[in-house]
Amino acid sequence: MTENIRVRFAPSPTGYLHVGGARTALFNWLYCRKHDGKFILRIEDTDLVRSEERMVGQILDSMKWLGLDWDEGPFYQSERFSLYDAAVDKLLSEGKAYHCFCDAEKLKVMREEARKKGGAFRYDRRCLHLSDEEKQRLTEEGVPKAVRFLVPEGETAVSDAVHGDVSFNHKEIGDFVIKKADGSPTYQLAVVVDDHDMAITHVIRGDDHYNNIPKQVMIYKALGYELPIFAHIPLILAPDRSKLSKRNAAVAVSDYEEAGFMPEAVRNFLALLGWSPGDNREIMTLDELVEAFDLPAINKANAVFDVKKLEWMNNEYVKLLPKEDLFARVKPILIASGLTDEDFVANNAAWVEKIILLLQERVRKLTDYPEAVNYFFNMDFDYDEKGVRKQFKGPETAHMLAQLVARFEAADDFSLETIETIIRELAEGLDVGAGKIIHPARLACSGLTVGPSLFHLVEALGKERTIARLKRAIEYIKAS
RNA sequence: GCCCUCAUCGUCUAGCCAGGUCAGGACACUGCCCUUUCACGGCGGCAACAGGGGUUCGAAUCCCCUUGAGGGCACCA
Repeated sequence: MTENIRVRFAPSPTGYLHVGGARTALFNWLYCRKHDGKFILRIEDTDLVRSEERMVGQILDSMKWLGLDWDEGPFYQSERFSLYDAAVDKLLSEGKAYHCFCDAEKLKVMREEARKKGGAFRYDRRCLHLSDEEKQRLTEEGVPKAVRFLVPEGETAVSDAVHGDVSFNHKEIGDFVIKKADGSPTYQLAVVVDDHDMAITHVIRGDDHYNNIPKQVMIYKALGYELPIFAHIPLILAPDRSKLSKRNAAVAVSDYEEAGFMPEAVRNFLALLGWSPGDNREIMTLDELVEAFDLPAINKANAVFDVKKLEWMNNEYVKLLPKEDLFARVKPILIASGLTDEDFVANNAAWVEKIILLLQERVRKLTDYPEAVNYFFNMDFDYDEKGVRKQFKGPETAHMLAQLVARFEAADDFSLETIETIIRELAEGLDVGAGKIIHPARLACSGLTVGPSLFHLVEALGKERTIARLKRAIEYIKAS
């Protein structure tokens, strides 16, 4: 029943892919996949000055990281100028657009005056009324000329998939530039020409484009194009409800990648920003997201980006990760941190994996690993200060740890069961709770007061290392 | 300044379109339980319909105003 749905994501290569753009891309992608449509990627680089080629690669990498694949493109607007020129010429010849010789300086003055009078700037059409001789003269003098769209009277009314019926009075809109004096098209023109040329059926984009609806619809109509369905999605805000910017948060998708978040989690989190499946589901697979996604269900209000919730969600995904997957993702992180190296990991895979598994439930992000497992690889760690005060009290602790060392040394094997038995028996012999031994021992073995079960920790550490650490702690206590 | 949009717990949201439920869930915070600690998990708690007018037997839901927040007003996209 669905016609051929075609959507597009059209980033401008003036920066990294930020979370807002990523969410727009995600919504487009979800809608497209749900309806078996095509997802087109278009690079809007008509601004020759601000666009940077290297940003394209960055944006594409972030999209791939999030698993947002596209069916066509990337197309570059900078390579399609002839198309825009043709459209502009058509509008010009039909009297729907006109040349404007006003320079930036003159326009700036006009804008300031409009502001002072307390209104919005609207071009006064002085160039529309230029006589033919005047135009001839200016052109011969080589005065640069832009092309403005002649905004007709009336109003533009369309139905937005998330906002419902919306209308705009043309009185508020001044004749806007569609072709700059340097010959490049403006966004307003290029976006319409391309969306039509690429047969885009649904334009899903941020609310910051809401006020562009009338301008673009006017161009669609002037060019005789069929209108797409518009869907303007709410913006993502910083915790203080201001615009999300580098100043108040990490905004680039790559920031989150570097911070150790999993793409599945970021994607799931982003999907729930401004949209909800309607039931109480939160952790959803890609297939479930595609299945449940729908344009009318999109919320109209802006959403605040809450990193805390992202972290929780990331932990949910870490816990869901199959062992092999977890190992494959964490090993490179451990190596990159300098804790260990490739050879060691290759030669001691089972041990490294055991340690990774020990911490799986406890890390929020995969990059929390190096710090969380540091003591397995290094012995020269410092002891947690609070822990020292609480657990390393006096010679009796040293004595107790010494007894533990003796029992460990005498142990025939170092299995989980043996370790637990030894510790519990020692506690019984000393007539104290097991905790009295466990806590100082944990601090001695890891330097920390938190972590996995001590029995598991000791088992993973092995006899040698455990005893060396206990002895180190005994010396430390005696010296203090 | 002018125009537009939006408005449910601190945050993300369900409920709104087709008025009638103790306004539901999640994060965060927090109490208890589990446990050698932390985390995980389980069971609880705190916490919202921005304010004011209407319409109606009845309003979070419909209408208006105010307030607040966001967006736009470029030869940026």
